[in-house]
Amino acid sequence: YDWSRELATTDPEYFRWTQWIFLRLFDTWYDADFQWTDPAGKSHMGKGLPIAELPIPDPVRAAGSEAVRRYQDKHRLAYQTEAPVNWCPALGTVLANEEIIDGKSERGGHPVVRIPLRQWMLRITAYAERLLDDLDTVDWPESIKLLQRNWIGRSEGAEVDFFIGGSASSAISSTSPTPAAINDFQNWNQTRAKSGFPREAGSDVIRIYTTRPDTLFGATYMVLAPEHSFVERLTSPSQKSAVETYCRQAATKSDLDRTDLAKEKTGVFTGSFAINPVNGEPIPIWIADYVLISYGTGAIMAVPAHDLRDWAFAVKFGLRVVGVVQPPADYEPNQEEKHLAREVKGRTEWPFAGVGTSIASGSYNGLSSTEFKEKITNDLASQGLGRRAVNYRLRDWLFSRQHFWGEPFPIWHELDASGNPTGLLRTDPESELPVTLPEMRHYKPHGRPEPPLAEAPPDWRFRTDKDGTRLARETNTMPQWAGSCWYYLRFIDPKNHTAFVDPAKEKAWMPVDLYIGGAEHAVLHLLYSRFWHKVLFDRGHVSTCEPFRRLVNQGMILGEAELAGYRIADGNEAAVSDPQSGIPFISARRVRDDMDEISGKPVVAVKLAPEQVAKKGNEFVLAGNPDIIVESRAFKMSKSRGNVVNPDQVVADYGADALRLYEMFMGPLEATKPWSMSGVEGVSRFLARVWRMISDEGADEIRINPAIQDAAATPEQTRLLHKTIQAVTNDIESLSFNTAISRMMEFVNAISVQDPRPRTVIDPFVLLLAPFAPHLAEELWQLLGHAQTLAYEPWPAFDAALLVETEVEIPVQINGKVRGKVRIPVGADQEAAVLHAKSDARIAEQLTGKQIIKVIYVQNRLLSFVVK
RNA sequence: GCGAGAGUGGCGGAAUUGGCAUACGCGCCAGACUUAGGAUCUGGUCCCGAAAGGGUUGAGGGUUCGAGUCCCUCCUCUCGCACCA
Repeated sequence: YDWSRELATTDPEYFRWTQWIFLRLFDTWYDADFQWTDPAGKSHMGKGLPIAELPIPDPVRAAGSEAVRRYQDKHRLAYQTEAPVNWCPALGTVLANEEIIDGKSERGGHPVVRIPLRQWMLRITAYAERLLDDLDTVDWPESIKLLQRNWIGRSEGAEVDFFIGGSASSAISSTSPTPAAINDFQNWNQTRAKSGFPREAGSDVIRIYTTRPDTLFGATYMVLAPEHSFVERLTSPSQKSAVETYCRQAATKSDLDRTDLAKEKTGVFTGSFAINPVNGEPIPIWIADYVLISYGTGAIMAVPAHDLRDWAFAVKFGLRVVGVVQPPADYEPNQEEKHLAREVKGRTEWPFAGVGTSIASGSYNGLSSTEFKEKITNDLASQGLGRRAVNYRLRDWLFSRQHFWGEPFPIWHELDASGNPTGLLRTDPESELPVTLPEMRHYKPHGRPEPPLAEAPPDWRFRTDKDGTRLARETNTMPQWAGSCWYYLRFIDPKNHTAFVDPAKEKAWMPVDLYIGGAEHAVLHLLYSRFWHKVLFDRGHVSTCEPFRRLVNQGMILGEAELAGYRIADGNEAAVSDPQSGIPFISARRVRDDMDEISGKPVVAVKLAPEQVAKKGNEFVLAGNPDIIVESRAFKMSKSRGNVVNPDQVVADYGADALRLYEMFMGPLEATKPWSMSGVEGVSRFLARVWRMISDEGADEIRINPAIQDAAATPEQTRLLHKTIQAVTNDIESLSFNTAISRMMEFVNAISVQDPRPRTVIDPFVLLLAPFAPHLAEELWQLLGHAQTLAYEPWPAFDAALLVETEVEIPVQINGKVRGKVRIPVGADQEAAVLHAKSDARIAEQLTGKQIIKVIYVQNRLLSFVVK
């Protein structure tokens, strides 16, 4: 469903305010802790200072206004990045940035502007910590919170610098460093001890991130991601061609290939060495694509003895393994560790990734891993070699799309005299929003990497500002997330032309009390809207820190359950023919895991009729041949499977109330459930029964059933009504709509056969039905003679006093088995209950000649005898 | 591999949270009203058994007077993540 298209064509105001919010992101500085005050007056440490208040360091200020603007650009929440590679969805290929520039030819006679295809990013990582912490404050399913926590992926560890020498020429390039190199290292060490750990890693070190600083003594080599900026510098002449080949291969592999080949590690040696800061040992620097440029610093220290990936790599390339953590005495290697085991000199060795006691770690020997971590992190910090660090798996959010349908960015690129972009940006004044889409004949994706808007009419694309600067309009558009990120706010005040939402209305309605949505949005939509909401909150535009107080995931509706047998397309290899159909079926057992061929021959699913299938044990089999197992299950609705149910058709055939009621009746809200057309018929029959209960079916015109009378309700009717009100009320509260409906069915089954049917019982029932079948309920309400809509009627209340019964039937157990039931007065004590039970002939018989050892009595529930 | 959730009749599913397993609906069987029914109504429908009775919540074990529910082991399915240092 193309949400953006809908908005673009129906509500330009929505574009306007989405762009307005984008400008709030654009003007927000992200990068420093500062104190801020929430609307409630509470003070927090946080991020998100307006760009105008960004303190500019003196050297930057001295360099002039352009430098200040660049500095500000660098610290915005929304920024443009010149990604080294871009993935072009239309081409399905990876393109180097320069190719994209070249690909932008003089098409269509428009002026050629050499703007590289740059992508907009939103710095959601700046909010990682708050997005994580505030999960504790919302009432969401634990599973969704967990998904978000894993997605954000916070880990604690340390950053450590490994010395590589001050310049390319002095890089340490052998296992036994020259005296000059040793001297360099010692000087560096002393300088660091004085200067401390620098904020930015210099060119004389490789900075790594680790969660296990306690294994530093076991670091026997380092690995850089192929994209790491030091790769070229660190490559020795003899390794040059090998490294270049490897990096080119890594670059052309898509993410998918890289993870698909997960099992076998690949890599190449640079020819250079770094120095392990804790023991001064030179260790080789390798390049491997199992290290990702996007996580941490894009470089690792490898500890093969205590990291499974490093182990696999070291074993393959014959690198040194040094164990520095002693596992607990009773430790048994887990599956994966065992799987990686190898034989060394007749002994079996395996990696150990757990925590234990440190060995071979100098003065740290004997410490537990936890103590060690704490101590060495402090020690490294005091020596200026490392610092405590927190890392997130969450990455910045790629916020631009090369589609036509989407909100244009309210951004202009400044051009220099020859029409090239200077890299500086200008925003549209708020008063000139919205930036709308231009009229274009060809707006569909065209297979080239640049966005369709690159070929927009020149009057849309270009402009000369008042100060004479030539400007080119940004041609990317925003993704569909942009609108979905804040629609709940617009719903509060959809016609507002002066603000994205009226603050008073926002305060009155927010946060969203209950958000029902699919689990497929667990990490993307729900994280993105929380992020936007927090930015708006920090800027004082909304009053709550979190948008959705309570979240419930409704389950997916699958297609109608199907019975399917499988056959091999050509021939009947290993197949047993079904005597009924003559089809050479094979057992469904052999077709697991979406397998689509067996021994090179395609497998075809054959739909079966119910009478062709029989049940055998836990399995379904062919009626004609019980050896052939067939499948009985429901699948996701999909066009290709042809099992899509069109709700419009259901509404046309059974009505909107029946569709709605069936969806609520099929099962628990959160469960995945198969659709069933006969189930729709079932609830449709129920609605028809309700209609007949109240209307007079025999009459020609629609009129009230003569059984509906002003008579007084019997005590049974009253009790049933109040029990139903109670049950339905509670079930709605707990979102158990399926049981609420079954209670109403029971009510109708009982009342619809009675005559008279008192109005005092029927009226409240119609009100109970209203949320489930609003159209029918409204009709019935009118039929019952009410002039006003039922929408303003209060919800029926139940009277607890009326629910009390005088007698209750309880089961009587003897040695845990139900042997009979007795009716006793409500609230009877144990003595009375036992007396009642013993007067029951059947129970008395069971008890004769037995000795009662123990009596368990739960009031109004159960009586249980233990006898010998 | 890691993480989360779920296994109850022919099917979708109930079960006041440890107290009568299978409510309600579908399907099926029988009957009634009908020229007819894919309309409506009535009755039946977990399994074995003629009955009395016995058995049954994926499999096995445990706790308990009592387990669908709690604990342990295993099996199956669904969803999510997947070289995150």
